[in-house]
Amino acid sequence: MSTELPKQFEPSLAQSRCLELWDRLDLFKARPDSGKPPFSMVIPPPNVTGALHLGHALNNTLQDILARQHRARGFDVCWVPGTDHAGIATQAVVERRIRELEGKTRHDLGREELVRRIWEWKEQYGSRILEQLRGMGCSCDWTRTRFTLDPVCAKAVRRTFFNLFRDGHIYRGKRLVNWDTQLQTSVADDETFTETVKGGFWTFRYPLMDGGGHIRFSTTRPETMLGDVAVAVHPEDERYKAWIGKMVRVPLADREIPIIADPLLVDPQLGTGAVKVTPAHDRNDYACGQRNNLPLLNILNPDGTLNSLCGPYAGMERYKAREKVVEDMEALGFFEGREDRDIELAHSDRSKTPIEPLLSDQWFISMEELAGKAMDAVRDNRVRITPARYATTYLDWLGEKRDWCISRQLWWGHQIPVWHVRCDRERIEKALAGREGVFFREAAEGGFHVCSIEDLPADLLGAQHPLVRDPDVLDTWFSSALWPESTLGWPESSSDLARYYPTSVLSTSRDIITLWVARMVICGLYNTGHIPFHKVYIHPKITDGFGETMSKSKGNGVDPLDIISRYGPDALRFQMAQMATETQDARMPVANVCPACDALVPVKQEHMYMRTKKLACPACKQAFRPGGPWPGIDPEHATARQASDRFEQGRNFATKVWNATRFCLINLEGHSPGPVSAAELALEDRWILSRLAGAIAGIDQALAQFRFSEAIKLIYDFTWSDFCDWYLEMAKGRLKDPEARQVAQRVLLALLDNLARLLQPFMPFLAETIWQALNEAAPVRGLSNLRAGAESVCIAPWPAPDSAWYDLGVESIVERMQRLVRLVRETRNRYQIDSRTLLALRAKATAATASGLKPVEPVMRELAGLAELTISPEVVRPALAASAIDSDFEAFVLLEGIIDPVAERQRLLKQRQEKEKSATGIRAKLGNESFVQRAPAEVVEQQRATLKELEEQIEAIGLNLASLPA
RNA sequence: GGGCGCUUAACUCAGCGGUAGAGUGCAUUCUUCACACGGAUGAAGUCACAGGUUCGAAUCCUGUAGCGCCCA
Repeated sequence: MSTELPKQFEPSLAQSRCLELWDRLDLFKARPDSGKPPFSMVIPPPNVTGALHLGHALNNTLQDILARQHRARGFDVCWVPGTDHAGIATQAVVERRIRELEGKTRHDLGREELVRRIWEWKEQYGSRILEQLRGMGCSCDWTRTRFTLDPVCAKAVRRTFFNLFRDGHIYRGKRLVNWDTQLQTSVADDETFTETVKGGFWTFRYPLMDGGGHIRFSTTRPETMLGDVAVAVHPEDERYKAWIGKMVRVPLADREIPIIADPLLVDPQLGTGAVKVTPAHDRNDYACGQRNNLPLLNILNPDGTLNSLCGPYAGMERYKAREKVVEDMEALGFFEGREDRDIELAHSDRSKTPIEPLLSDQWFISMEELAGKAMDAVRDNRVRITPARYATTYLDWLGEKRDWCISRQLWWGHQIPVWHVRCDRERIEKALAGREGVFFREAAEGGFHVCSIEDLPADLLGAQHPLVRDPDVLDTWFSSALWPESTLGWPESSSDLARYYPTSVLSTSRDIITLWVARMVICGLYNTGHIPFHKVYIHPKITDGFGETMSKSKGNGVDPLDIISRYGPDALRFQMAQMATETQDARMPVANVCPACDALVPVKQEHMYMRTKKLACPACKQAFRPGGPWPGIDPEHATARQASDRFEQGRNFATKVWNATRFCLINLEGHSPGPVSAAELALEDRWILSRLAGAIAGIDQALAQFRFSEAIKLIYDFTWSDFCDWYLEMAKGRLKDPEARQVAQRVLLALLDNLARLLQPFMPFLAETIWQALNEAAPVRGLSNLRAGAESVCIAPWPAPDSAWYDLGVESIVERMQRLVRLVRETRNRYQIDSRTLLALRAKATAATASGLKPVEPVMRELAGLAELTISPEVVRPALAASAIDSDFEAFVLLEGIIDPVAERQRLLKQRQEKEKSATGIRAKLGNESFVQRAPAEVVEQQRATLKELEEQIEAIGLNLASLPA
């Protein structure tokens, strides 16, 4: 029976077929009652409105490799997928849409309606990214898919918040936040970007109250003058020493403020050496204010206009106010000048408008007690971070014990379960007495804060004392921080929680070690008393060819969806695994794909940030627009997609494996299943099994240590170099020999069976397609123990090498054979001898070496194209021959009639020179007394042996040189 | 300012105490029946620089330079 496969592996066909098969067989569901040991992971929840990017492709490929390998090893794998509601990101997307389509703001719609609209959006697009992950082959238990706003997650959020509030870990306080005046919310530091903008640097002066002159200072934000509470100078600055403690007048506010000394805020070398201090609107000034007990004057409304404190400027937009302030100061004679200056200004990622530092009331979690416990978990290795150096990042950050600001002025998210009420203590105590899940505490602004697990009715304390719920929502990271336990059912004590928590591994990127990993440990410990995961794996970050992070705004990114459609999901995964080394960054040069001819045109730095509007394709000369954040389409030039030729290796590898399978199936004519005994194995069979055993052991070890790159390399090298280049070539002869054919077929099938199972975690679509082909062509296969192939390779057992397969003796025999074959090939190539012309090889070797090689002599004749082959101690140097000498052989390829004595002489001289060089080095080493005395005896011995061999080889080369015709 | 990482063949990266490896690219060659997304062969590297430790350093330590990331 022979089954002919199509000539090329078709990734998209394989993808759809496999996904359908895996769905049908329902393979990825966790089986809590399977009796198998559990292996659990939670997916780092991607932004629900997002699309697949390379970071997802990398992280989820690696997790899937772990999941699939563990499943094959007999674990009950529970990999929980899900998405994050991504507070501001999602709200901003929907708000922008509504603004563009309907010209309305969120305030026009109202809270309830906006939230409804966002849910609508979520229902429409929320599954996109999970579908994309599924398309990559991720073997998640899709029935467990969670969303951070799901009722179960909400329950966990409520319970956690309540407990933290009750235990006194949550407090309300003031903080300088990054205020987005357009979206009217604070945004986290990581939601901002800095951009250089053209601005000004104004110099003004304030008059001293005692009439003793003026103090000069400069600023980039004149309007903040209205919130000034001091002018700071350096305590050592001779110019101002005498003025410290004096009062100056802020002309526009008609306020008196002191001159203070602050060595941290002021650099006397810069500008005038005096700095105005606005603690409510600048981070450095805020710190200065704290140090010097200065008051805080907030001058801004949430929409970026100036507030009622600013007198005539109240209601004015901040930049308008800036102009007016300068104007007025000039009119009063306090303006000294302005110069242009480039300013590094923080902008909101979401609205792209400049951030305004603003002081506001926020909810915080105190880290004092919680951080310490989370640090201990890593210090005592209950949580192991790989690579280990990232433990420092984690510990350093937690060590600062900076309180976590958890409130966001948004409508999309978990609303803070705190109600404010003004009444007396007696009333509230009476109203809440005996009520479960409610806790209250006095509020700083008067009245009480009531925290409750269940929503509270506004009239709980009577109509005169309405409960007003805090309008803010929780930081998205708050719900993410509960992800391991909330997805498994906490706070209910479910059997899932007992079985799968703590999870086995958490894989993520280093930039959220602090934002997410540390907070999961904190919350996991606080909620359950146990760590949330045993191991944390931090994967590298993929940058473009210049080491810059990929981003849409730069136009230097590779879209994984383009890669999948161009090279297939397996090629994407192959490359992701290969890039997962222990380094911090891995570079991937990016290219524009010419829309006209599909050629890859490398992205250069001058193409980024829309700096280049059109490019000519070097291949087809057509013009196109390079990829980037272009606002619209270009009517004249098509915009290029982006890709990288790095993915070719994976695609080529898939094709190679595919064709090896094809070869095997083409040669199945007459195959019948049956066991193969050790005695029946040919020497090359024993060799490939030994190599396979080595590869499997290496892969196991590599994966256990998260060395994905090493694992994929081992598979690649074994498959391509050992299996395809040598083993298949050696098997060809036997497949033509009726006597040997059956064993060869059976071994070949067993090898492919193993290979498919090895490939499964890395390139599952390829592996499954091969597996199905094998199932069809040879349903029962194996060596000593025959077995029917599992329905899917995903549930086939992970290869386990038989210890009897290891045979280093056989490996060294084949290695010698390979050297001899290469010598003949090299000679053939050097003399441009046609591959059909058979040659003669004579090799002088010990009797043992010669007899070891006897079984592979027929194979050697095939591989090297030999008519004559003699390996024996009796071989004598032929007159005209190319020669090579090493520790095992003195080998000659007969070249009567074709030899070029001049070229051959040159080659031998070069060879001898190299050997002389090595020998000289070793002689120097051995001549060094301290080496002989201090180096380990076996090293010295080995060097002596090497030297002896080299000397013999040098002598032999000399003889060969002498034998060449002049 | 503090921390982390990187600097090895033209490019992207492995190696991480016993004198260098892969993929791509390059050169020569081969469309003979698994595969040209292929086979065969070859050329190509004072392992950033300077010190130190060691019998021995690409590999460990210190410093310098350049690049990148994170935190303030």
